[in-house]
Amino acid sequence: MPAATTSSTTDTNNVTSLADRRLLHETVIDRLRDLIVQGELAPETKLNERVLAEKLGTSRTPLREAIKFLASEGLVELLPNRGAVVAPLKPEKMKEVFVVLGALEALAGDLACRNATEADIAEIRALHYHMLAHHARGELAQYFRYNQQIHIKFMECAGNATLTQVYRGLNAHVKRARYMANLSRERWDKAVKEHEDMLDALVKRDGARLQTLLRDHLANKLVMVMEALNAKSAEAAR
Amino acid sequence: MPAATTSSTTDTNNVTSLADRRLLHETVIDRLRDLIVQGELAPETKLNERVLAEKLGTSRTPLREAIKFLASEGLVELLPNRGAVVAPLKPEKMKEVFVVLGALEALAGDLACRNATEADIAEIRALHYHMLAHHARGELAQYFRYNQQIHIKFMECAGNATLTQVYRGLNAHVKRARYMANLSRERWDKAVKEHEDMLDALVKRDGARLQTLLRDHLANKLVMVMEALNAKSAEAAR
DNA sequence: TAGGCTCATTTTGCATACAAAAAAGGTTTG
DNA sequence: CAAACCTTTTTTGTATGCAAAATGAGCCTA
Repeated sequence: MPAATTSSTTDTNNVTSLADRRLLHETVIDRLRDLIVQGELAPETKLNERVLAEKLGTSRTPLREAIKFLASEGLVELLPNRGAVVAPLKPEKMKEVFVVLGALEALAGDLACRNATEADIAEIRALHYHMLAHHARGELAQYFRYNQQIHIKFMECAGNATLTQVYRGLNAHVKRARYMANLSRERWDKAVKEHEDMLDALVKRDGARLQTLLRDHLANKLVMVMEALNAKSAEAAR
Repeated sequence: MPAATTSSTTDTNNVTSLADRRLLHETVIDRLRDLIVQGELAPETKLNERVLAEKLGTSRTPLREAIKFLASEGLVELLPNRGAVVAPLKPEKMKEVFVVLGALEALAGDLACRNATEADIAEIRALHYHMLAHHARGELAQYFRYNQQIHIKFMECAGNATLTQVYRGLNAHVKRARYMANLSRERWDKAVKEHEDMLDALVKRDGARLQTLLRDHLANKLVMVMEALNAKSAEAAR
């Protein structure tokens, strides 16, 4: 029996293909979020509905729904009668986000030390070694990927889905900045060392120490991000 | 010159009137959120687009955009090809939210002790006395109103707009539950006493004590909400 | 009578149409 | 030459149209 593909236009950029049960506007949300987080749509870029809809292979209706969704996440800003722009990436905002993330990660670390199963810890350890491997090879993008996964896994170990959701939302803002970061080898090594310590604290179920480590780790990350932002704005001023 | 009202249908429930520069879908977002938070649209109610659009005096398009926005806030859930429902109000979810709120309020309390101006504190004191007045008269709704304002003001004193925004989002969930609460006089008196202590700690800029007080206050609030939820589910099971 | 089938109705999801607002461009005037 | 005005074009905001999916009502069958 041949695969009965749902009838659909065969546009170049069409998103739907093979038995795709997802809804178009949900796909658009994810694609648009990626475009923003990965910096393909730079901060303060105006979102032209006609152009974007075409680019994403849909009509304006699902696109507008996606824009509203992302506006609630704070990744885009709505300008009445003037559409929407990619949310600006201001140093001030970034500081705010890091303060909140600090509280959330500290909470997660504490909960994770109590709730993580041995299997959870084994999984984090595995991710950790993947990360080390990519660090050793100097593969920044891959490194970030596993780094992210470790932080998310920490969150999940806390066993609080609401916490994870809020974390993800705020973290999207940070990720945007990170894509510009030019991590120095020195900072990078330090970050890896911090991860070693964090894993150790989790293994020993030392919630208090883990909280401290997470706060320091975040503080260092903030410095990194601020440097990247400053470099970027200096570049823009040239 | 007579007020040149923008031409518009004169439906019964029409939202726009006199020089209203707000956009329809933004109005719809706020109205729909109120309906959900105040329980007029009960948890797990199916959102029929045609009916709701009519009720709000608009077409389905802005309504759908509003639904997507509120979905991101977590107040409604999207069911692919089956529309949307008001998010269920599960005790488990409520516990999660309170844990996160605890971390956020503690953070805010700490920051507020450092950053609040004397004018801020005066304003909180004023709100506090309003609250006391309504407590004395047994006016629950009004009491809640000022209670809310005090908590929001605390947040604002922390001087972190991102923190305030996240707080508001999570707090919306709690508010939903609170509208069912049947506060006993005993608990109510206790809550007021806690507020007295919180104000005192803020005046003395005792961040550590304020954090503890806020955590306890929230813990008590959680008990209240859980009782309300249990009472409601017991009622539903009858 | 319970279970399942078919067909009609409703509802959702997406595309398009249209009106109002904003932006762009050109012309005039100081 | 710049600023103010008017016109044209573009873009947004909302309503409506239409197809596909889901729902529900009969009807049949075991």
